[in-house]
Amino acid sequence: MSKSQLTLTPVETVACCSPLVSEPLSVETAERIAPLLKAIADPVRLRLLSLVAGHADGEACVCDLNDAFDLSQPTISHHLKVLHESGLLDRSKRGVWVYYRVRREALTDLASLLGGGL
Amino acid sequence: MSKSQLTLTPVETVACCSPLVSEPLSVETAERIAPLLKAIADPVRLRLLSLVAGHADGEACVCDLNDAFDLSQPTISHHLKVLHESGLLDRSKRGVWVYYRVRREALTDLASLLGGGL
DNA sequence: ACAGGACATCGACCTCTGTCAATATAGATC
DNA sequence: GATCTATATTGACAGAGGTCGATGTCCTGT
Repeated sequence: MSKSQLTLTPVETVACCSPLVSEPLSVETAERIAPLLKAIADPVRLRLLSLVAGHADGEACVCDLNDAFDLSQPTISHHLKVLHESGLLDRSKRGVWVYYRVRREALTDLASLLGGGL
Repeated sequence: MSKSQLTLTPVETVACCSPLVSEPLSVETAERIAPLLKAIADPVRLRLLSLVAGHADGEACVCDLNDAFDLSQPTISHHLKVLHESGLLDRSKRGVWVYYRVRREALTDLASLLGGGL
C-alpha cells in the first residue's frame, strides 16, 4: 500500500491542479515524526516540558512537578513516561528522587521541520 | 483549580529541587497550543500539509490530495477539516473544486515556540 | 528488620479519534 | 431539470489515550 506517491513520477497536470515543486514528506518520515508531535500535543505535557526547561539547572525532580498540577501522581508519572519514551526528556535517578531534563535537540529538530514549511 | 503554580511564589528550595528561573507556560497558553499540535500530530495530516505546501502556487486541490493516499475520500475530507478548523489550512472553493493553502504564520508560530525551548 | 516516602506499574473506566460506507450538497453540462 | 462529478456530512465502529485508585518497587532512616 501507498507506494505510488513516493516515486514522485513526472506529474501529469490534470485540469484542476498545479504540479508539485518540492518533494513531499515521505510516509516513513511522517510516521516517525507524528509520535513526537503526539507526545507534546497535550496541555499537561506541554506544561511539564516547560516546567522542566524552566528549572535552574535544566532539570526538575518529579516531586516538584507533581505539585504543579491538580492531577494524581500516577497521571503525572504517566505523562513523564510518554515524554521520556518519545525521547523528549532524559531521566536520571539519584537516591530517592528522579530528575527529568529536556533534550533540546529533539525540540529544535521539530522546530526546524515546522519552520522549514515541512 | 490549579492556581498556585501561576503566581510563581518565591520558591522555598526543598531538599530535592532547584528553583525556577523562567516563567512556565500558563495553563491558558498550553490549552491554546495543544490543539494546534494535535492537529499536526498525525502522519496523514503531516503529509497533507507537506503536499499542499509543496504545490507550485502554494495551494492544492482536494482531488490531488485524495489520490496521494490509500484512504477513502471522506477520511481525507475529515483530515482537511481538522487542519482547516485549527487554522493551519485556508480553504477556497472555485467552481467544483476546493483548494487548500498552508497558513505559514501558524506553522512558524509553533516552530518558534518549540525552538525557543518553550 | 522495619517503616515511611518517592516514584512506577496495573487495571478499569470513559472519552476522543481515525476510518469507512452511505448519503447529502452543490456546481457543471447536456 | 436530469445527470454527472467533486467534496462534505452523517452514523457506526474499533482502537487509542487520559485519568484514577490500588498496589508494587526501591531507597533511606531508625
